[in-house]
Amino acid sequence: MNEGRAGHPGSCLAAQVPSIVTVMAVRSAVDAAALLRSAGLRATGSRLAVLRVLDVRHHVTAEEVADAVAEQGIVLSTVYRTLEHLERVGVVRQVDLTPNRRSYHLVSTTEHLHLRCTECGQISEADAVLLTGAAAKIEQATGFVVDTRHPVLAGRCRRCQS
Amino acid sequence: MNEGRAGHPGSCLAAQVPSIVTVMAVRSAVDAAALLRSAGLRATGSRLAVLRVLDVRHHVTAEEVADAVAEQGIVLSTVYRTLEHLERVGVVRQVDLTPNRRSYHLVSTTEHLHLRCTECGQISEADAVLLTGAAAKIEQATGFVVDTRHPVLAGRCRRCQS
DNA sequence: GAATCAGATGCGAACCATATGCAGCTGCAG
DNA sequence: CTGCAGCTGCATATGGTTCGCATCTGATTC
Repeated sequence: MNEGRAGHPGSCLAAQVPSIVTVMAVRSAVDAAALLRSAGLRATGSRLAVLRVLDVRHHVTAEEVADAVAEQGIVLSTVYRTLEHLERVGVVRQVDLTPNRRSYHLVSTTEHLHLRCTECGQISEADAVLLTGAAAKIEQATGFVVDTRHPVLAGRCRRCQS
Repeated sequence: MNEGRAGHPGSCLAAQVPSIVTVMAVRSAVDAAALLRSAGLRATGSRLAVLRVLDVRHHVTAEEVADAVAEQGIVLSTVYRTLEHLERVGVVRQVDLTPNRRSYHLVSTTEHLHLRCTECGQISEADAVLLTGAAAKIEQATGFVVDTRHPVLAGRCRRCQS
């Protein structure tokens, strides 16, 4: 559950330096509030807190978000509902990093592959362009358009090859 | 949950014509029993029944297996334990086709990609070689060895492009 | 073929992640 | 400032998966 990464591109809400992000960027608390309102959602404290957590960490489970915002009196079920709302309006996306536990991330973070090691469970990341060639081949062969924004591939990390 | 596929390669336990499968093939009830014993497991009726279901269908959830073997008095928790055992000895593998519900398949079935449409939920399949190029690139770039045997990619199927 | 016992099974209940009903609270439009 | 649709906390339900335990059974031994 520790991704061993120090500072990733796309983080901005908590960072001082705003990063280049796509549409629907979450640049600051003010922008986050505006983003929520423009999506037809109220800019409540809970939602801003959840967005801040999502912005600081690449991918988190609902429980991890809840832990991070617990001191503000925000409860797990609210986190679930908030994530659900954010997902519906296209701000947040689910990733199935581990079986039986969903993770969430901002769609505005830079696209990248998630590489899940089936040995140690560690999630590492890689540039999404590594998959674009295969995605093109798959589309040509089957008509299926692979979502290359945040895919998850299983395998073995460098450390776990025995 | 209907894959709209009529007869897939690798099916053999229930089919009359044995197919070309990899090591650990499940060719017949006799072979299945031998396979189980060689893996240090008892060849019980439940296990043979579960193996037969896995052999006939490409990928199934525990509940689907349980439904299929219910008439033989085999119960859901036994199915779970059986799948767990089969997975431990390397006969069966999990795939996360849908969030919150695991699917299982025989490792001996021919390798293929699972393409999950996020729109309609349908799982289609494609040749695994479509991913080998990308897997090589990923390994070169990161040292991570992608398991290309039964990966799952999300996206949109041909029908759901709007 | 009968005895033996570790391993397998059925049954029920526990468990964990997620969803939901409801009453009270709050952002924000007017 | 006020009203109220939309949020939230709390408690409880749900759905998939796991576990404890008593019983049963496959396969080994005699």
